[in-house]
Amino acid sequence: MANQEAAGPPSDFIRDIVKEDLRTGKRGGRVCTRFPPEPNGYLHIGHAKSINLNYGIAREFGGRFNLRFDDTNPVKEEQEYVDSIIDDVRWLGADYGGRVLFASDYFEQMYRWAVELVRKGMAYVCDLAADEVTAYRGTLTRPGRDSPYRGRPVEENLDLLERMRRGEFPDGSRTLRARIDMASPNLNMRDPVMYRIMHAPHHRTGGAWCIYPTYDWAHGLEDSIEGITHSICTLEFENHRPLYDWFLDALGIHHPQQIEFARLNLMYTVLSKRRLLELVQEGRVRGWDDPRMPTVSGLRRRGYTPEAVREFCRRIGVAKFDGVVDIGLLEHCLREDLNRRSPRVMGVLRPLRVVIENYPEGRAEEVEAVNNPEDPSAGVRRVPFGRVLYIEREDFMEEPPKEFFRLAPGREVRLRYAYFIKCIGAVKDPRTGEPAEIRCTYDPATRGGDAPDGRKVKATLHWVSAAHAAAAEVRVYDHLFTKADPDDVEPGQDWKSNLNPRSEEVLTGCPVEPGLASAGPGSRFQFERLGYFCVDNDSRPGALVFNRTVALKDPWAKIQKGHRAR
RNA sequence: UGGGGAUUAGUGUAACGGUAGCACGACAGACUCUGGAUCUGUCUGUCCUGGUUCGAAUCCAGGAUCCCCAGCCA
Repeated sequence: MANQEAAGPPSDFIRDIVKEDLRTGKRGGRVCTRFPPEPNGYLHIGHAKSINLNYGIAREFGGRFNLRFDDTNPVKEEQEYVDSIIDDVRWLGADYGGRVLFASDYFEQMYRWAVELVRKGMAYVCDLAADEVTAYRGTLTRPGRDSPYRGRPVEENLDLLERMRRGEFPDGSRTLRARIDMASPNLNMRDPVMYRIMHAPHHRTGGAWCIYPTYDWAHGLEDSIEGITHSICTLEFENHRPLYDWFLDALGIHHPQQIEFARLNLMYTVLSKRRLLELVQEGRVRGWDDPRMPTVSGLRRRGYTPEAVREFCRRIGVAKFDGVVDIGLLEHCLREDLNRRSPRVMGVLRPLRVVIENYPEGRAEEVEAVNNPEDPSAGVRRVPFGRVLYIEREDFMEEPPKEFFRLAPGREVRLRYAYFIKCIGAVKDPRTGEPAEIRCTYDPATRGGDAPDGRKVKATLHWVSAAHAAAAEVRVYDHLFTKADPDDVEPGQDWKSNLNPRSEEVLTGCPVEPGLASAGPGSRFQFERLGYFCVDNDSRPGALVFNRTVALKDPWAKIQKGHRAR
């Protein structure tokens, strides 16, 4: 079976490059990668792909992996995000050697290099306002024009840059720009801004700076300082690579190789920090860690395991094709992992009362249940049984179609680990006409779940003894969006119109077996025949709350869907 | 109408001039005290048109489609 050990080391075009570099000694035989998040939001599963790639490469080739915050824009960044990102990286299992690095720690060095470029005539202070810079830049099809300040003498540039740093000028009044080529077909090369004036406190450097480096200027320097060998980023930075190279070459410092790969896209959700922030800010979800969110913290709260996420990242591979991964693959990896590790229990989401008429009033007993059929070492437990039980509402049908082989009038089924019961009648709710209670008889000879006479039943139902049940709130989740592509909208609508109004359904008073009463937040279970559930952070003793992590595969649901389609 | 990238089953990803494979999925069956799991089988593919070659997903030419770029965001 495809487990991580047997699968062998992953292979992709980036690892091919690394292998080749190692073979030729191109980068000194070293491998050093990094994950460089900006602390302006929570990590999502797309970041998990990047972390796995970067950390995986470092680990496989005996290299080093850095966690570095790209904190060059103080107005968007917060300590809360730094903390959450560290938690998430750790949870994902990426070993960053305990070094948490920050671009802001390199600000002084970056400034010295900027002065060096000015001295070389490769950068200048420009007094153009933001909109003027835009106008001078030209368009995709027309070249730009040189800034009137482009020819400023070196001494004047040096003086102005120094004064920019000292805080003599207001926000936006000047920038430091690289002198490259205003006619370049690559807009990034048209004298890009290196420093902008922002009188804003930084979450780490406080008020020490009022000029901050832009991404293009800073990123390669950060990589260079850390001795990164392979600077792996997403496709949208492909156009920036010439600039990345230009700065490093201009300075003549260690020059990592930038390699771009396709970011992850997933069906039925959005993976953009901007959009996720919007959902959080507008209260569309319970927060960044809402179990419906594709954030790492959301997945964690939902009950995902880091192993499942890692296996998913391994299976989707790494390439340059900008595609969309079927969320079913993520769910498959989840089930695969949860199946082998989750203890089984019984819980009923939508209870239907069952009275066993020939079971002695007031009697109670315990039946023995297997904790995990996939793992004999998990042992067994005892589950209380009684005269009055709850079964799942959908496990009974008054007039069943042929394919339905659960409980129905006159039909016999097995209660898991307990007895065969036969339905002898249903009491209807006079108001709704729906069955309110089922009357059954049981066969005492079938205790444990097998009939001595060898007769078979077609179904086994889960159940909970009414007298012993603990009550729980259960939150059942569905995809965040109703469409695989949330951007597939009617004219005039936006992606949020595809938000799934039923992405969360809260069920209360769900009977679960009593052993669950003491389960703490984060513990995971399989509710037999239903799915995998975990105890939510909101759970309290006496007020249990479960999240449905993912449902079990459900052929019956598929059959029903087929019926409805017809 | 500039530049940069991409295109292999429904989805993702291999094949590096030599039998188009894997995974998810779908479908069918076996098994089953979870309609779960497990097992077996089946299904669908090289963007198009030419060319080179004994042989092309792979090399060449032309075309199509999609993505990215005009932040003092990253």
